[in-house]
Amino acid sequence: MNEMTARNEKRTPCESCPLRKLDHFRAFTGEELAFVSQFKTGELAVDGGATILVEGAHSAHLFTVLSGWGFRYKMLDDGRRQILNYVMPGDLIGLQGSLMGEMQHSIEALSPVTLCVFERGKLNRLFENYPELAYDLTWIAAREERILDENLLSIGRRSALERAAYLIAFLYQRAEVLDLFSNSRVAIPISQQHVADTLGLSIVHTNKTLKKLAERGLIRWAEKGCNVRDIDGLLAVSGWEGLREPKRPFI
Amino acid sequence: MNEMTARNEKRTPCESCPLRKLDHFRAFTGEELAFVSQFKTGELAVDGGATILVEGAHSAHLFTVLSGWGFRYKMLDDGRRQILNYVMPGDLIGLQGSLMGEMQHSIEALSPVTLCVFERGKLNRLFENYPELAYDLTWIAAREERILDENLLSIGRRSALERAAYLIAFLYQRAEVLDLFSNSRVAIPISQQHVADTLGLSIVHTNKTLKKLAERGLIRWAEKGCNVRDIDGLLAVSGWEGLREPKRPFI
DNA sequence: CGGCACTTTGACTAGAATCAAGGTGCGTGG
DNA sequence: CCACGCACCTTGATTCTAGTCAAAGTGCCG
Repeated sequence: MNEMTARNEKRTPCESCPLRKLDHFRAFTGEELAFVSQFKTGELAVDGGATILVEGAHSAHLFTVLSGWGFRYKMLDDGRRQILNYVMPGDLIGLQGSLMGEMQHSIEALSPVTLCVFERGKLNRLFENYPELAYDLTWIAAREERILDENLLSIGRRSALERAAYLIAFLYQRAEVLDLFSNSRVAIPISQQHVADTLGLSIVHTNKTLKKLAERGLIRWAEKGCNVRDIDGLLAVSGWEGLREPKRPFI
Repeated sequence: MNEMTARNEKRTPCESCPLRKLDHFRAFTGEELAFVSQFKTGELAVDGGATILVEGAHSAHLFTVLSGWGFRYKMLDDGRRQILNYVMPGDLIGLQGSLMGEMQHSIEALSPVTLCVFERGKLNRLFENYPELAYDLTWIAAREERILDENLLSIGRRSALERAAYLIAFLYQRAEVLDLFSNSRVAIPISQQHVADTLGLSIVHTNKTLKKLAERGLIRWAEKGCNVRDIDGLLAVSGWEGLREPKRPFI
């Protein structure tokens, strides 16, 4: 578990943020953009495998993922790990910690990740002067809640096969709307251990379950990652209706 | 599943809200109180077993629980049900639906419940004019997220016995700070079916698991509910450190 | 070439689901 | 007042899903 690497000062100006171009995200007014731009205090680049935020810490920062994949997790004392959700470009991380003091989960990078850094202390100003952004923040928290609801349903009530299909379909659809698969066929950068720790299964059983999905031609496990061959098939197996997300805000 | 009962017009004025007296909640300024008071458009009383909000609905309302217990859940097409969280006095419900349109979970009353009714349309005014309350709303959403994180950890990684102990300790502690057990020894008003649907277990296995907790003298199942005999014992079995919540806001 | 991280497979075990009954307490209507 | 239905809890037997153990295969890097 390597540490964060250098703070990268050649920052991407918010005005030309590549994420803003995706029509998956809601547009900002000029004023809001100006605020966000000065709310952002820097950029951070971390390696794959690095810990971005750690349980128990009182971080002075709040981040938005600019590029790369990561995951949020909690651990029990004896080492059992539960992955709670994944983070992708446009996702805000550390809000829980910023509002309530202590982080109660950790976040780790799955691939090299670039983060926009925000000062927690400036959050008040956001609430005071930018009601639209405050609304967005609440919206973002409610979205996370929704995702967790669905995950809970999945782990609590779906069978191993359904769960696995759900997870992969979920990750695929989230990445899809971010255009993460457009240039070159990119795989979902997770190991079977990650899948196991997300689904609440052992790694052996996870392997056998994924094999079934592969045999049905729905996925292919290759070069340390998962390729989706048939998203509709995955959705059918999982019994999930898919992500139905409107344009969303991001900070 | 009976429907909502009459709208009760003899409303509890926010100024003399009994919940506000609990020192578990953060105090309001007079101005905030005045806003909340006019944000509240009525009161609603529902019977135990009634559905308060239903998945798929576009509710024009937002509620705060004034008294009683309920739970949030999702169902799969074939009837499998997962309980996501419980609601108790002071909890805000329907925020997800208010912000994002459609409800993606249902809420059902466990006991007779009284609700303060708020108009979703007035939410904008809250964000525009009461940054402190907007902050509180985000805080509340982040709190729910935390609870879901812990639940996910529990269902994904804890054993049946640990899970059951965790759930009961969790409900007990939440109710405790609300003074719900002060007068007369009140039980947690859930059936074993609810426990099963929360833990992701079958009802038979849940019964056997709860029996073990009872044999150890940690709980007693009686008159359609659960009595906690030894909260520290439950916490020890679950491996959970307990609720560590600062004073929280409520709307 | 050896080590390491990750995947794969088979054999065995354990934990949880399912099946099947029966028990308890309560409210309702004959 | 009793009988019946109903909702909920309890228990034992059986089945099956998922966990554990053990070992070996693959690809990559130093």
